[in-house]
Amino acid sequence: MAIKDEVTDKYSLRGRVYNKIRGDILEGRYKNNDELRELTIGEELGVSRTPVREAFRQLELEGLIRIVPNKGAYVTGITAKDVKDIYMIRSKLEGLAARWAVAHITEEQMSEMEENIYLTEFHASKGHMDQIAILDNRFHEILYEACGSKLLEHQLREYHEYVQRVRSKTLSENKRSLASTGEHKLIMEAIKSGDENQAEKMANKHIENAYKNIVKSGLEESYPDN
Amino acid sequence: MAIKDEVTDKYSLRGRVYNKIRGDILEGRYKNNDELRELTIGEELGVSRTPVREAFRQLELEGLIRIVPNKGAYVTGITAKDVKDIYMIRSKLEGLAARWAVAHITEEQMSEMEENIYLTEFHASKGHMDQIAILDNRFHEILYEACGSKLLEHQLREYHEYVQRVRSKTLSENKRSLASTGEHKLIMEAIKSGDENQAEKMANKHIENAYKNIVKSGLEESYPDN
DNA sequence: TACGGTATAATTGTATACAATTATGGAAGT
DNA sequence: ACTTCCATAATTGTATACAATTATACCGTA
Repeated sequence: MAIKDEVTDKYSLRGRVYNKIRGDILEGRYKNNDELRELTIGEELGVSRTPVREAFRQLELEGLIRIVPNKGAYVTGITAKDVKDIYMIRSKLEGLAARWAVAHITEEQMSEMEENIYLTEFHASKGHMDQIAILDNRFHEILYEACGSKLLEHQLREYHEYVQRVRSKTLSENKRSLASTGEHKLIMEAIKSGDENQAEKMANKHIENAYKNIVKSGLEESYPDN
Repeated sequence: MAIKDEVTDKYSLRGRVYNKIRGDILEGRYKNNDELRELTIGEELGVSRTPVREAFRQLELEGLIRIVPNKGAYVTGITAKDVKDIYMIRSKLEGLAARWAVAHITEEQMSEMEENIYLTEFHASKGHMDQIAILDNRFHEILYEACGSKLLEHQLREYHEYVQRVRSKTLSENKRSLASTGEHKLIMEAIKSGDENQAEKMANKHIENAYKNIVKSGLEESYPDN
């Protein structure tokens, strides 16, 4: 099973509604327990209730909203506790991905991973923080693609998206971004040298460190809700 | 975020459609790439296309079907490779759950876990295989509930359901069910004694062993597809 | 026969209509 | 003022209608 490869066709009305609301929730533009009315959302986006309802059902399954039968849809959002849990889970799963990548990574993926790190070091020396953020995301994407499991790939991508907001904030701090690149390099080298145990361990630590840094720089600020 | 606590209200038409199709896929009553037509499914269940479409969208997000825009919905199902990936992932995540349970398990949950094991041993001595299967499922449920993370709880439950079909088959073999109960006991004792590292390790091993047993008893038979 | 093309049918995508449920507000009674 | 009740409005649940896209089948032509 794949667990949605490409979530949703972006060009259908439902796809647009889904992506819009999802983005609004993940970026924190809704508050927790905000009520979403089908007609209101539909009018805002210029569509009828039908595609809105379908988008709601998907968001419900994903856990981003809660639908109470015959009453309404309420934003669930992501709490500080959720972020913590996600990082702990990601630590384990990115470890698995790194381990599996040793056997499954292609030459092109390996090359892109190396290139990614050299490019990051270059932009770091120039202080291009926005480029660094893009490359950091891409590093993890490559790892997910290289692990050889559509299932794990999807799961990691989903978690990665869920904590995007807090990541983009802390990555913009120069100190952490340097350390992060160094950790990426260790993961890359372990994969390249074929050391599965080392690859897994380095990936575990990388995510743990990322979370420690988030806590240090004030998680509650980004996720003030319960 | 919770990622759907109770998936779907069972009493709405959409909920019934969703559960029906999901069950049919997980139990293997559809073949891979079977096409699902909205009108046909609707007629079979006596409902219109609307609730069927909403159910389809959820199943798509879950990855159990694939929707090609303007063409149709096709069953994705679960392959032998998926089962393998799920078990490796579950090994890590049940480990986390066991670790977290040490700090979060309530007295009632701890009691039920102990009782679960004694009951299982009793039924094992009597050869009540169906009771053992129920208790085995329940043991994992208790663990998920005790871990203190709705997010992890949901994720593990989902994976658990996805491999239900192959589990129910191998658990009915007396040999494995005995070993399985022994492993449950080790997990329970580690949690009770407050040893997080041991709890995690025993849970890791338990799932790994379960998978080894599945392979031994012929996984391909249950999942003959690609 | 084999190949295109076009009309027709079948299917999905979206909007609207109607039904059922829940929320709201105001009048009557205390 | 406070509560209870009921009528009305608002909202969700489902069915149907219409639009757009895709599949099918039949025909003519080489």
